[in-house]
Amino acid sequence: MSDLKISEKTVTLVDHVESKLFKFITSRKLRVGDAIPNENELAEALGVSRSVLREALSRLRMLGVIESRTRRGMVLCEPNMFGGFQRVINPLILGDESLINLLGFRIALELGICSAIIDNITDDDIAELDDIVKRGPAVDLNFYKAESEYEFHSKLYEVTGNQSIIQFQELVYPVTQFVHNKFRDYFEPINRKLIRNGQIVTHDDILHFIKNRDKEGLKTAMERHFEPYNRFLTVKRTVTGDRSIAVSKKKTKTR
Amino acid sequence: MSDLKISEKTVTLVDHVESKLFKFITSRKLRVGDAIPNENELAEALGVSRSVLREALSRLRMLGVIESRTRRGMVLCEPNMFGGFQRVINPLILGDESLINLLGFRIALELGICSAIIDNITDDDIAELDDIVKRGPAVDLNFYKAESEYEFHSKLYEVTGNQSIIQFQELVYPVTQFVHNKFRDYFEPINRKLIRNGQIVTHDDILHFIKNRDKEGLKTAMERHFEPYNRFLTVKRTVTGDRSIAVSKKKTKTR
DNA sequence: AAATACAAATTTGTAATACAAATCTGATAT
DNA sequence: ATATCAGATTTGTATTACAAATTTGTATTT
Repeated sequence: MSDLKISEKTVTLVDHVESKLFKFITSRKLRVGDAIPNENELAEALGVSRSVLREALSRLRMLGVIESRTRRGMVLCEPNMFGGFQRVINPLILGDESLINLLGFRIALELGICSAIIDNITDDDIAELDDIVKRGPAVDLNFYKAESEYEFHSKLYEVTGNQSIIQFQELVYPVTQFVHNKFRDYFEPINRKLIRNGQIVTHDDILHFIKNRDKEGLKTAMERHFEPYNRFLTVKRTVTGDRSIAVSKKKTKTR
Repeated sequence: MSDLKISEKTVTLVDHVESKLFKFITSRKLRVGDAIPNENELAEALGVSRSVLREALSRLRMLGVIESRTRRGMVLCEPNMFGGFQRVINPLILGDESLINLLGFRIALELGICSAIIDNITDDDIAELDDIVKRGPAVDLNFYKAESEYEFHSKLYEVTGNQSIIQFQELVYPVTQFVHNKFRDYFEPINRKLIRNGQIVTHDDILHFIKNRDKEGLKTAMERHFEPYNRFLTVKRTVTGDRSIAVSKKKTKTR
């Protein structure tokens, strides 16, 4: 026998039942609104007690896959795809590494919507952005007032018209603020340096390119706007020597 | 009284307890590995039966927020942020609108990592990409063999070194394939037209820009590579007239 | 015959009890 | 001091019971 006994993750009956319920739903091609057999039937069919079945059902209910009303029984629903995500995106639950990855995720996503922004934006949208920029000028070192910062970026996401992107941004945005505050000491010198060199790109600059419908300009401006974060991410990687990065860095980076 | 009685979503005790458990964890600033009071204590403290408590705990267990081993009790864990997401990202569970939004999400993300790819890519990575491209040439109409297609894009994500991005891609990728198959009738004419006009951008083209470390070139190439999908997304929006889009289109789009 | 009122049955939500399995603790014996 | 064994603790599972809500069916009345 092995002498290591790490993380004896016992797979419980509830885990199995949960999985079987998902299979039940998908294999029968049930559609939203379809009824699901009542608890006693299900428990009997799966050969488990009602307690175990209900623990599994409770999970599906949390995800929004099913809903139940007394007497009417249970029905299949279309879940919000970020329902579970929402519950764990919390700096007090996630570790620093995950949070930093999320920050990188958000930045990539925001760079990626630049093109769609130019394609979709209306004059009304631009007027709104103008308003937001005027109401919340840069306070210090590329740090905007929190509300203005949020409004500006949120508005950009809104312009894509993609509900999944919008919702994701809403959930992840607070993480940006958290990382910013927690690692303030990293950001400040980076920002000072960028300011000295006149390399800071403000919301005003970004808006300028949007007004001109200048796709390439917007992409570049956005990338520069996130420069402090990117530098931070690079610093963090080399400093903490985190494993996931180390793996991909193992390979020779020449040239 | 109102005559509509839509979706009388009853908030159950389990819902409350779930929420209280999250609050318990965050308010006490518990860290990964910290013990959690045993079930009887918790049930008593929250004033509910052990059954209700366990239904709530079952949800946290599913998300990976807690783990429990017999006798040792329960401990706090760092959840995989996409644990819940993973369970519902399934074309048989999600509706078409959500799937199409997800496709748009993935494309935006992939456009957004272009810059990071050039910054991080090593010669070894390029050799691997070269291999993938050689092994799986375009079969027909910009449709690669499924495995090659997956390998190529996966490799690009891998280069970012961002675990959250990598995992997200792995979960969402199948959706691309699904949408592609389901709406094949939309894609084919679009592809034919692009091919006629010589506007198709292949993996080979993309790799070319990567080899030259040409950031701007890569971005443009990638955008063109996704052109069929973008046209599809535009068509879908105007055809289905989906509400979420309609809202953002309500505003006058002049110029 | 129709409409109203009332009773019964069904289904989920909650509680309580019981016991098995696993494993940590401590005591006892050598 | 070490080894062994019994007991206690904690989660996993099953069972029973009942409350609440709502649909369905029945009966009564006009």
